[in-house]
Amino acid sequence: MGRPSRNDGAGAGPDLRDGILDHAELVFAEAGFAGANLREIAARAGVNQGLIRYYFGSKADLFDECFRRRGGVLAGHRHVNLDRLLEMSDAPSVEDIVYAYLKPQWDMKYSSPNGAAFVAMQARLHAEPEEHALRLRREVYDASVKRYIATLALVLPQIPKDIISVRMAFLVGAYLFMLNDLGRIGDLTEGHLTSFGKDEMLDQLVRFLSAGLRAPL
Amino acid sequence: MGRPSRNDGAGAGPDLRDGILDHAELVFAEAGFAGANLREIAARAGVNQGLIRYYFGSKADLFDECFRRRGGVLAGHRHVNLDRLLEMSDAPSVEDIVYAYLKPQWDMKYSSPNGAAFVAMQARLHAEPEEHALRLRREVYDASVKRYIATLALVLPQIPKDIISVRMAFLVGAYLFMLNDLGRIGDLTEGHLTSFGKDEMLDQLVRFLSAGLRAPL
DNA sequence: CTTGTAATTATTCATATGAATAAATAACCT
DNA sequence: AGGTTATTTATTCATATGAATAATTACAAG
Repeated sequence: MGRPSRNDGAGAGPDLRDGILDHAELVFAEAGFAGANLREIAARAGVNQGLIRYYFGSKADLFDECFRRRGGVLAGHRHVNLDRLLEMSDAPSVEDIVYAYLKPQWDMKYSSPNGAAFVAMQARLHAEPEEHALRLRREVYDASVKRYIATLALVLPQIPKDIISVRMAFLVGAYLFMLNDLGRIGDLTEGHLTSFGKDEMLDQLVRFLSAGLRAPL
Repeated sequence: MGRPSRNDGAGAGPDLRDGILDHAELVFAEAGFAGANLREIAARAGVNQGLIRYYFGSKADLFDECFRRRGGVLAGHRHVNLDRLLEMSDAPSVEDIVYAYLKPQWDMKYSSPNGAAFVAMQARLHAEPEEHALRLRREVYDASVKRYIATLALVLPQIPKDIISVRMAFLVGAYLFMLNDLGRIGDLTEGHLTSFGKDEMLDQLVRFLSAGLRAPL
């Protein structure tokens, strides 16, 4: 039915399809959906522009696939982390839960330029008001976010679930922004940022958000 | 030198220049910089496309002016609020400071469709990695943010200024996201959002962020 | 009123861009 | 080998778009 299937065999083969996704990820991150153009993606990936259409159809479809690919992995990691946490204890600390949620994307960002690009893509997607962007976000993330909300509600029985949901949204905003914006944070600290290691930054975020989640009514 | 000056007289006059800015604001909010197009802005504003060029030069210049217009007002309100707070007491509460920072934009959002559009524009701008976007943000907001950081440092002497700066960045992320994303928050609460009034939402945010700012090391 | 300048519109230009089509090449099966 | 399907490229299409230029109108001063 017209889908390539080179991967199941032995030989390497460049697998141009994945190459397209990789480069699309970079371009979308730099320019956003509207600002990206297929010719550049094709050129950077070293393929003909028509190939993008062959594999993905439209520009929008390419974007979606791009987003789903890593987004799915991310959501998966979050699920696994939460599973692990709940295995070890019935009532993990708020810090542990927040950390379990944040760490996968943190790692992704620093694992490769493409991981960082995905963070940027995601931050941009979250600023887009179009229905389509919303749908995509829901599709990829809603399930795992809701599970985290439920778990937080469990360990914070004094806080109504409504409020935990809202606070979870604050959390997402803070962490996406931070992850995508470390350069700007450097501005605000007037250069003192160097004293911060990357991991310490994540710890800071976890501490901040956990305190917020716990805040009494 | 080629700048119109209709305002100093008495007569009303539609002042097309401002109309362009108003409609540009809406279009930029919906589509982002790259996705916006001048023909649509001109059409919505009911003017010829050439007039945009006449008044603003390039699309980028139009965007900048659009952003500076309201951004300047916003930064001004924040300064005034902080002045007032410091007049009333040497050591205002963290909540008061956070509220003073957030309230102007909150009000702007609900004052008019254009106010809401500006929030969206701003959220998008904060997700753009281009140097130009960064410059604009710095130009419009840095001074007031730094003042708030200094004040927070004053009332939170137990927290090093570096850390306050970083937490302030978390704050900005959370509030921009929330303000631009109330619809999505509705998703997460599974419809229970109706029980929340708008003002209560702002209170929730203030409480969350204040707790985060205060979090012990 | 007429002349100079500011404001506004109509039109054109050049190019970028997503999509489409057709042709060519490679892989696979029998 | 021969035929069929999958992959890849070259080329074309249609249109969107920012910018530029020229033409027109409004308006103020003398």
